[in-house]
Amino acid sequence: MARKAAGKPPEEILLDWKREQASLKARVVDRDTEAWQRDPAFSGLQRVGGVDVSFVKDDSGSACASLVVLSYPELEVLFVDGNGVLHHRGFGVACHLGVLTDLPCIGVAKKLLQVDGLENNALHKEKIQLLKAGGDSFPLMGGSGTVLGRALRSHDHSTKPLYVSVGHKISLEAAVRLTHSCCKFRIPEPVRQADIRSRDYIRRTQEVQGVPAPPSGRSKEAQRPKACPQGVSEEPAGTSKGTPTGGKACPRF
DNA sequence: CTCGAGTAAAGCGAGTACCT
DNA sequence: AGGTACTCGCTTTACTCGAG
Repeated sequence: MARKAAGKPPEEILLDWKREQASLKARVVDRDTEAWQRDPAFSGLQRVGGVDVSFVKDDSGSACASLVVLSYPELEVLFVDGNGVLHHRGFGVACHLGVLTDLPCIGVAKKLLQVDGLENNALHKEKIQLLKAGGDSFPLMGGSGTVLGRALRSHDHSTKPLYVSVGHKISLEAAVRLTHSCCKFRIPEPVRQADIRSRDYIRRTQEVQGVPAPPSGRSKEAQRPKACPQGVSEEPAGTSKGTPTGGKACPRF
């Protein structure tokens, strides 16, 4: 998780990142800014991006940031594997990328980040049980009384919800609707493709470098390409040395 | 200040379902 | 029927906090 910064001790790097987070946080926009976001069918939206960061084993200073751009059946928006305002400092990776790119950004997490009083307790599990069909969701109200995100059942056949939060320039309501509309499986297709491709890139890179690749029994190389958003335009950003939250040297868009 | 316990998140792999 | 891909739960790892 650490950036190989020029001779700086890790604590100082961490402080730098926190300062950067605090300054960028003021620039987060948590309302709809595009016309397509207010359209029930998202018409006008043409491209959906998915971002995922995979880390290289035995090399804490390197990571592979993967950006996948899918054409949307009818904006330009980024799905990020991680949280937006649902974060310890209210500024997760989705906010960070959104502010830096000035694109509408949605944070999609697979597990509940237990912040501001949010807990994966019995009550929470009970609410999950009440999500009967794909598209059903409930608000994630923090102890401070603010709604930090929504738990969304993304798929009829999935029992575990996704945790959707505002990253930048989109309302929570539109973020949840769009996330659901991009889910062929539990994970939104752009994020799923970014995850698959970043892992694959690291695996291939390690093979080239002579590092024995892990057993590829579960290789996701040739996964079903029949995702609802069509036309995958892969953009393997390659290994980049940067802040995990998309700092100055982060993914090249 | 150091060490250990507790907690949360990420990674891995088994089981299962679907497709050819 | 065999291969491929997805979900979910267990394990591992990292981090935080409190006690000595």
